[in-house]
Amino acid sequence: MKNGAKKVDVADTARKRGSGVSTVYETLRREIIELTLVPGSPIDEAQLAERFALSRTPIREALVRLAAENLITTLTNRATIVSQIDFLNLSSFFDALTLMYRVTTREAARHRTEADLEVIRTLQAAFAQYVEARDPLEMIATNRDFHVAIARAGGNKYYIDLFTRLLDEGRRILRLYYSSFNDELPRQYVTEHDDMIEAIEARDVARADTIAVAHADQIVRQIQSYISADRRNSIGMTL
Amino acid sequence: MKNGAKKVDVADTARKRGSGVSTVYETLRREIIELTLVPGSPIDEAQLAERFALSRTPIREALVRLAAENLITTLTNRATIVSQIDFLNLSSFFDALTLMYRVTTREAARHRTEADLEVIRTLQAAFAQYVEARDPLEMIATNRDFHVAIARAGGNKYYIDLFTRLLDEGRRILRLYYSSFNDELPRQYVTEHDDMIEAIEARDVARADTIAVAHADQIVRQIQSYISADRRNSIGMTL
DNA sequence: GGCATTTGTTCTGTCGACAAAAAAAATACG
DNA sequence: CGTATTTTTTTTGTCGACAGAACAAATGCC
Repeated sequence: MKNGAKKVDVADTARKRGSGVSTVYETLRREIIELTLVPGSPIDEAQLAERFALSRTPIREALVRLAAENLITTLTNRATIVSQIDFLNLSSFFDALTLMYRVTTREAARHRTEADLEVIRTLQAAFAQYVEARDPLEMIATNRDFHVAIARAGGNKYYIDLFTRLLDEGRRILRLYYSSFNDELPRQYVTEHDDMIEAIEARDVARADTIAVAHADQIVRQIQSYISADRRNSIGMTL
Repeated sequence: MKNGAKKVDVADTARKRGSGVSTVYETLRREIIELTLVPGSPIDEAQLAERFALSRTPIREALVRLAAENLITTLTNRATIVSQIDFLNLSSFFDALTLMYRVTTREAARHRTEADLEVIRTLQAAFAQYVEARDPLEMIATNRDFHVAIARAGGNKYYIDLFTRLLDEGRRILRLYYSSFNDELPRQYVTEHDDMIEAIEARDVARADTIAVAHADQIVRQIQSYISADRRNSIGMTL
């Protein structure tokens, strides 16, 4: 039993019929995004079946769903592993992320209701709080929720879907470097978020767009600086 | 046996282990997109199992995949049906489609190789041929392949993925009206495609963008005119 | 000792069967 | 006759088991 504690999640809790797959799906999804499950680590169906006190069939359905989202990779007739973070094609990721920041913020400025603003403000408050508390993990998670809420206010399901995926993929990347967060940069994010809310409230599409671009650039640059710093370290070891 | 012929697809053809789900997935996917399976029609697992000479388990996995793509809708513990075409939120669809037309054409103008151009030109030739032959079904399919090829030349997997979905959803909508195609409009598409290829070849991003916008507008307007014409008819019956 | 072949183990893909749930049909009641 | 309730049938979600594939180990050969 090398893979840590034999924790049983919701074992004897008599689950309702059909809730099994969703539970497994959501649990694994969270664990993958939060890097509890490390990229590249193998996924053992039998082990999961035991952990969730289910047969392999519902486990398998959950895995198929995760594979459709590209969170896991299944080598046919071979192992299935947690998908690697694709550092080689990061520029595609940054391009798409920036584009989605822009269009969702713009659409939100167009279509936001008072109820939307309420939700967005609440999440921004939570975000500011986690920044203040120096809790990078919760900060990253809430930042994601904040932008998803903006996308929801825009009301375009295609954007919501793609943006959610991109932000979750971003969470995986940021988790790798969460310890690197210093105190100043997150504060800047808080102010940028405030500006963003202001523009959305004022229905100022052009300004919303400008802020979104700046915000995206900021984040992209930060991730890139983390990565290059990281690379420097690993190269240093071979000398 | 009300549901037509009891056709067995690849019955006794001894399939390789693991190819079953893909076969079912791809077959159903095509049938949904080409409206062989009408939106709203129920999907019977047992019937599919018989048709593909498989057990229900692999059928089920294929259905989960289709559900992840939003091609079918599964009411838990109840029937699963072919997803309805969402006519209420068409503007979201048009927005996203237009945006993807633009960014994929732009990216293609930036990153295209000679090999990419080769593929694109071949598909455009096929498209022109089907237009000439007045074959609207093949025309719609090839038009989709043409734009996917452009997206591939751009090389951004997020755009490729979203755009492919949008184009396939568009195919479902266009199929509803394929009989309405008159002779002139498709020819215009051919010329617009030619212009698009020219801009991509010349790496002229700005021009590629302009053409993409025009092309998208053209298509959106055509679909809208089909729909409003259709609506007029149905309203007319109640008088 | 190194490499190819065979054997054994583990894990994936598929199967048939069963139980819970819902839908449909049949019955009872007003 | 129409509506409410019970019974039957159909269908879905889950299970345990088995067979084929890939991987690992062991053996044989040079």
